[in-house]
Amino acid sequence: MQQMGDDQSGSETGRTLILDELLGYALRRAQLKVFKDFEEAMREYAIRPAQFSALVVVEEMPGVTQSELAQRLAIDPPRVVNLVHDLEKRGYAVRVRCKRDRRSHGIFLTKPGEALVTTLKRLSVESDARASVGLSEDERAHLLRLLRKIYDTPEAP
Amino acid sequence: MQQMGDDQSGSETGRTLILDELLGYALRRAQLKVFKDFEEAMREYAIRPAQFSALVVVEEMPGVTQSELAQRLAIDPPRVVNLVHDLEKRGYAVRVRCKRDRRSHGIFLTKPGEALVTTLKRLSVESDARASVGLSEDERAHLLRLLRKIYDTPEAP
DNA sequence: TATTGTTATACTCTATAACTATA
DNA sequence: TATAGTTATAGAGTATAACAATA
Repeated sequence: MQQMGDDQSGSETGRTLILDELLGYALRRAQLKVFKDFEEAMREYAIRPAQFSALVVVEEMPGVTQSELAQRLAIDPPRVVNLVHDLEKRGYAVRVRCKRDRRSHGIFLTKPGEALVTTLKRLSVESDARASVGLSEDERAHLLRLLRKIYDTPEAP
Repeated sequence: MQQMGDDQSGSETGRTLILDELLGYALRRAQLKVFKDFEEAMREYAIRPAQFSALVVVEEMPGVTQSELAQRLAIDPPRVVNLVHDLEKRGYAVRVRCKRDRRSHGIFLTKPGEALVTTLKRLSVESDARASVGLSEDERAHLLRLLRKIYDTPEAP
């Protein structure tokens, strides 16, 4: 290994000069690692990250419409259709036509859906703890705060 | 908007109780935002994030083999094939068979490849600065350090 | 005319297995 | 037999346009 690289490369540290100074690259690497554990934890319930976040939002906002859900999760409406359709097909959620505006569908969890999301939230917290085992409690809180600053800052147009 | 949600939801803050306490969710949101600007900046050169990182590594490690590149970027070997093949097809890189081990191919940048990566590195730094405009220099450095701690920590098996 | 949800589509990313050529 | 690279393939994620029902 490293036969061709050793004699010509300037780096033996496992770091490149620029990649590890870029937030985008560091964010991607960190996210890949955290998601890997998360997906592993959810595998038993066949729940993908996007489905998990949808379940959690519906639990906290019963009757949320699909367009609201799309906005809240920062995903496109067509994705929400499939997402919710699958949850409904599996008996975890139902769509109820809104009486006031019959174009809208409010989403509610079923009893099994409530039970599932309770379990999944516990698993997600455990997975998150594993992923951040190298961080102190202060560091973890600080990281969260900085990440929110990134994605809450409106982009300059 | 919010017709069905308003009267039943417990959250009016734009935050859910648990999602914003999860590193995985915050990482995904932040990464989406940073990548959006990055991809926009690279669009003119038709370079995807993975190709950019490959170019940078090859520049810093001339003659790196494809398997080394896969390991360095934490991606699977089959992805590297397409990645490098495309760069070679467009004249930015060449694959040279290694004399010592004729199974290996060392990757080198061409002159146009060197010129391209110089431009792209500048663009990437500018994009990163835009994405972290809400952060001070100290915060940005701290965030990078915390992210590296996440993805450098070996996973507990 | 505008909006909600939907369908269809296509393109990328990602992962896996299986093949080849070299060792 | 083991490894580097490759091929093929399939699944998931993502984005867009266009349509139906409703407002």
